[in-house]
Amino acid sequence: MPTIRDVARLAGVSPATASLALRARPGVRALTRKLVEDVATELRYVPNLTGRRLARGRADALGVIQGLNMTTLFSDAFYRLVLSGVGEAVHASDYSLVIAPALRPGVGVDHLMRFVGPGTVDGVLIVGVLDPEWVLAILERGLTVVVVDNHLPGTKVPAVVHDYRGGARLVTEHLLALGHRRVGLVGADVAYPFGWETQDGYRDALAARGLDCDPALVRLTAIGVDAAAAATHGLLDLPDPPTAVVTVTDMMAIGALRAVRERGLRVPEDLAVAGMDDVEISAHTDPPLTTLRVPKEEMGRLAAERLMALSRGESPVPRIAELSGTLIVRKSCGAAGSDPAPEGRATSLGYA
Amino acid sequence: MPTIRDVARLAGVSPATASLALRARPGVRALTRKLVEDVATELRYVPNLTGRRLARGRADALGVIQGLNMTTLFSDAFYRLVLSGVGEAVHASDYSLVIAPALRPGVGVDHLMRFVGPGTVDGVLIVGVLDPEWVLAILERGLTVVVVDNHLPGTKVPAVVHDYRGGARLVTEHLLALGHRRVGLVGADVAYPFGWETQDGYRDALAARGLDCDPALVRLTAIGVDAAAAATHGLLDLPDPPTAVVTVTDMMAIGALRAVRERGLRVPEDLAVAGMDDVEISAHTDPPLTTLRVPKEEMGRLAAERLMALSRGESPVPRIAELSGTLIVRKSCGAAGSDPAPEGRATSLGYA
DNA sequence: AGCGGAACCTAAAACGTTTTAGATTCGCCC
DNA sequence: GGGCGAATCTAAAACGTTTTAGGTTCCGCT
Repeated sequence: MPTIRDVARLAGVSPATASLALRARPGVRALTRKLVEDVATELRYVPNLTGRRLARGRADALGVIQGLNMTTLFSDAFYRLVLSGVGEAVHASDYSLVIAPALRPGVGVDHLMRFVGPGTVDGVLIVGVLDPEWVLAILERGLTVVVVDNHLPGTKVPAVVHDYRGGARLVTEHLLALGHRRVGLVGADVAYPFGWETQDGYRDALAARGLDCDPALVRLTAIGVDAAAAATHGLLDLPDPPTAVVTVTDMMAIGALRAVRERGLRVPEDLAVAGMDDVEISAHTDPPLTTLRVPKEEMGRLAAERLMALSRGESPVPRIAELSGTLIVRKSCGAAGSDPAPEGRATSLGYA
Repeated sequence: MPTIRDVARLAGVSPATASLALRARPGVRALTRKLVEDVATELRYVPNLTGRRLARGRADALGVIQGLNMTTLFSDAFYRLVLSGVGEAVHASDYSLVIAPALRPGVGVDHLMRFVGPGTVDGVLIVGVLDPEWVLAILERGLTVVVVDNHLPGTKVPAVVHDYRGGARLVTEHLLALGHRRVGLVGADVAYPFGWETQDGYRDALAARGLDCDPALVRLTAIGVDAAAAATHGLLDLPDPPTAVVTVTDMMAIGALRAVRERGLRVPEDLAVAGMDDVEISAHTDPPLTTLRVPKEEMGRLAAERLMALSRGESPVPRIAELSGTLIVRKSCGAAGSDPAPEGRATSLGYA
């Protein structure tokens, strides 16, 4: 591999000049720069990022650590869209993106640091839920941290979160506005903010209408298709079953859809189903899901931008950025619902 | 940040010894090693990967370049599972994983090299379809390359591919074995191997039964839910419509499902639908999809392992590794079909 | 006591870049 | 032609690590 010294030698200048020239920095004559550039392309010179990082004392790279509340960052329908936003923002700023290993029993913070330690990376994005102790340990290793889709109350760790409470309220209100009076909740039985915020939002909506919350109508369950299907069956087994159900995840809504189907009932006639997230498949279920569109890519983008700013010494305010979702009305609740535009722009490119 | 010199100084040894000790290399007394280790943990020393990379002349890192036949690596239902396998293999070998920017009009090979150039990365994995010229240009920059889910005929570029021809044949044969005689194909209208291999497999199956291939029954279309739905409608509009259809992607099968629904018909009674890929959602459609399980994670894993081997100077044979999928029988073709085990192992971890 | 060799340790160079401080050249004006 | 300042260039140090070649210490043996 040619180095900058090779380029410099062939161009008849010093490495310092070559460096300046190739980065179009002032202080080098246009003629010289052209010369250096020509030699560089001739040699197919590619600057060695590692050398540059060492010299500059910064990596211009961000690490991503995946939380515990997902199977794998790549296989999670929700988080991969967050990651997509991260990638966009990171690359737009000419930063690199490095992915830390998936968390598993046996990997500790020090193991993580072998991949995304200081020097390798200017900071890390923690996507989803991570044990607060771990986050502290990461901070202690001298890394800048931003957390996405979770936050650590009582700490100063910057975060980008979604307003799940307001979102759940919005969805529930939609159902109430449609005339439903017995609305069930298939919630998440997890010990982090998402779990209780969605419940609170659901209750907020009921309270705003002066309705009591029937405890029999709220089922907390594991996040997953099967668990949600079971919970929905439970709801439908009730002597006085709900006419609508809010599910805190679209994959869980798919479970609810299945449960209704298994009983030979119909959505939305017999049970209206609303989800949250708006993942790709949500537009293609039968019937298409009415749901809350959580700005997943936007969250990732914002988090990455904040982390990069932080690593440059700026301090974005507020410390916690909260985004809100929008209601997407499709068919699963019976409301009219024109077909909403799909999320994001498709980047379709031809081949050859 | 403490450096190895700090550790060495406090431990009263030279940096060289500290380096040896921390990596548990021979030539240092157990007592000394313990001492150095203690100082290191005391100082929360984390070795600087950048320094190490420069010194060793290798990055112990792999880059991933995403092909043109996907919106974004992260948002593609199929490829993100490939990526998952890549991550697993890479991290199991203590390599780092860096993701190159998504391809868009305007980014060239040189732009890519700013993120995954030689020195930053020991090699790159090209996931999916990339213009052969680009691959050549990457090779010219001195990078080791392995291609996954595509291959470059006429070149020496190592690849890991799936036997789409055999897979399509398997699926079609399943339908034929079920007694269907008019089987349609909703194929991919793309100019890379996947497109024609699936068609060939479909024809192979027909030919093996001595059946003619009715050209009216094969529809080549864009890869996507809507296009597939339209193609299915086209098939059903035929005076002599098929009783079964093979769709070369599960997302396309979902489009077919929708088309059938839109006509008030039923799957599988009025039209049997079979897909290919087996992505997460395929088990949760109505009815659940009979499909070909392409070993996506395995492909990623294998490709990563080959790339790492290559970067260490080994040359795995054969140059092109071909994996085969397995038929997953669910309900969408009417066959009995016990519920097959889900793919992969769930890595469920508690919180705090 | 002297020798040989193993075991342990270290100095210094090397990796490829950027940056800093200083040197040289050039053009211009008096 | 001399002097000045700006423009252009360069030498050398620095970043944090590993490796190589060599140095020292220590032990056991004769």
